[in-house]
Amino acid sequence: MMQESATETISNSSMSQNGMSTLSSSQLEAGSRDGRSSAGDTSSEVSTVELLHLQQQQALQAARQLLLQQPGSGLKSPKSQDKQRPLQVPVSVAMMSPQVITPQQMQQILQQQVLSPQQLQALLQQQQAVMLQQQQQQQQQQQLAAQQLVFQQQLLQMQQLQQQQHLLNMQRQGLLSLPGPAPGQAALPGQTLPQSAGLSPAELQQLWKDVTGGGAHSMEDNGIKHSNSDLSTNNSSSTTSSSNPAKASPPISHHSIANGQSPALNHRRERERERERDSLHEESGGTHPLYGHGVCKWPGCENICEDYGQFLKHLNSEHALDDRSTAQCRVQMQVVQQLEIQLSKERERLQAMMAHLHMRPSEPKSSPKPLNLVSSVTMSKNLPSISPPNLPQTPTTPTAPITPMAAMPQVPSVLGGANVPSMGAMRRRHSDKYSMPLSSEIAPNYEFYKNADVRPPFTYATLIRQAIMDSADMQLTLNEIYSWFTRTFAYFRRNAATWKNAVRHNLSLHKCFVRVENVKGAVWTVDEMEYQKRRSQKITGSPSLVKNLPSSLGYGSALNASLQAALAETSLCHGRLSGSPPTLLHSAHEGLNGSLDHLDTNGHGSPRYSPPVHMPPIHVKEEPLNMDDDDCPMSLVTTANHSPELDDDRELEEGNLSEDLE
DNA sequence: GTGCTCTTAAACAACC
DNA sequence: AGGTTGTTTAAGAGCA
Repeated sequence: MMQESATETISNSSMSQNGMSTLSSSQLEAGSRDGRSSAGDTSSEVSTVELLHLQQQQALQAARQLLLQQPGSGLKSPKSQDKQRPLQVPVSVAMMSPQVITPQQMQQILQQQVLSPQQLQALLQQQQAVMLQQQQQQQQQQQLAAQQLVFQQQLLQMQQLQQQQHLLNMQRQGLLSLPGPAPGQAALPGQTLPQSAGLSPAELQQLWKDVTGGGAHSMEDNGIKHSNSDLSTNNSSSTTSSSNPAKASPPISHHSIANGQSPALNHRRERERERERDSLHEESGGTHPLYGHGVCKWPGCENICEDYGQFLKHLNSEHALDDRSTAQCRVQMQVVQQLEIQLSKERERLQAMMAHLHMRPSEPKSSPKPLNLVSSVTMSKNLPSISPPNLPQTPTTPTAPITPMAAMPQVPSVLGGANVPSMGAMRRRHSDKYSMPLSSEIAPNYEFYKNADVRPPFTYATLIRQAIMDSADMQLTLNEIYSWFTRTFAYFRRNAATWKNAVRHNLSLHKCFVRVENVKGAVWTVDEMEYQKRRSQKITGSPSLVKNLPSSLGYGSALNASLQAALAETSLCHGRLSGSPPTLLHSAHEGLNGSLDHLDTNGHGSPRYSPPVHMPPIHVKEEPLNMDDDDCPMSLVTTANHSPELDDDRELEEGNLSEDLE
């Protein structure tokens, strides 16, 4: 009989500890790999074809629209532009995001550069195609798995880049009085994109080189410099006029793009910067974002400039405000835009992943994120993979039975291993080993432990002591201890026979727990001296810990590390933690104080821990007295409302609620 | 390999 | 009688 159970325990334990963890981690990796590869393959191929069709259709529509609105009228006159502009801007362009050059600006630029209507149409079609592409991409992305996001974004980025490149080429060709491409052709560049979904920096650079390539000469040769100068003047004047929001068409929004300022402005500011730099003996060119390591960092340029002055000359001569620079800025803008989109999406994905790993995706509540992931080690039989019959009623996971350890046994690297005080086998002696006060340890994770069916990384003794310490009068009946367990930890709402037996066993076993006859009956108290003695024995038994704990301040150092870990975790985690960094700090600080109190007073001081005041206010609801019944898990409402802060409340309002519970 | 700690399981007794 | 409380023993696992 015992043998059987023992072996079962072993097998389950090893299963949960090793097998599951390795399995899950490998699965995670494999899954991510698979997802990536499949995403890169399928999404790029499918979306490209669809996009091409869409782009062509939309481009045709835009062309018709334009032709209808202004049949064959030249756009060379700026005045007529202004009049026509609202009409010339189809929805497609108007849909462009604010980060993109406004249609008016675009048109003005292009028209000043003597673009033909066909070219303008092509340009608009390009823009429209880009927008549709974005929309299409976004829709697809929503449907695809999250792991495809990166590749789609990269694909989109590449497509846009190439479209811009194509657009530039068209522009250049248009300057060479070549007709604009047929609308259908506008989308063609995208066809070649899926091949290069990688978009490495080198590729980007190459793209830039392509964009900035041979067209420069032709442009200059075709007298674009005139328009440059015009644009420059316009631009500088528009700098002042840009303050006027009513002005519909500042020549271009270059001032706000990339590092982009108008050359005139650039020049002026750079001179100022140069003066500052000279005075500060700074390394030449160290501060200009476009100049570094003696090289012009204009995208695709890499012109070697020996000093800053040369760089300025180069900047003003080669990267003046011409159509090329404009287009480059536009491309850069879109690159940035896409990167921002991608960043936001990746961030969302990260948060979703974090949320999933912490609380499981089925967690509907926006309860504060847990800090710690706890993996059960020895609680073999209680592993939630064996879903108990009453589990669906547990408040933790209404939809999905809780399988935290099975699903995600160890995710330390994801969340920053430093913060994980409770991983795997660490669970057992964590709190004792590091003398981390339980309150400060649990406090940030109250919601987590309360709702997640995760075994807390504390020994029974530690938990019992904490339960007693949390009580108003530092003493609890056995039933009250039970209640504290079930109240504080979702994990202990199941398999009551097992852990209750363990609680009783620990109460009897450890000398630090003293049974006191009371009017109410027998209550349990903590002999803090014994507790510390026992703990110090354990600490002295560990050389590393002794080394780290030369004095009672060692507790502080240990706590400090833990605090740092917690803070690091907080910074790693989303901002939805119950304890924001300050509160977490506060909590840990309190824990530190509490720990030191313990040491200084040797248990005779005020061993009660400070309540975690940082917890979100949760209304306490009365709990059934027999809540510790095996078949009576806490109801969802009860548990959701019933927070461990009850103990805090008890401190604030002495015993007004605790007695209701027990 | 050993000792320690912790967990789990179980038997048993006393009490309500 | 049945459940709770409390004690004790035993065995396995993890860790140093």
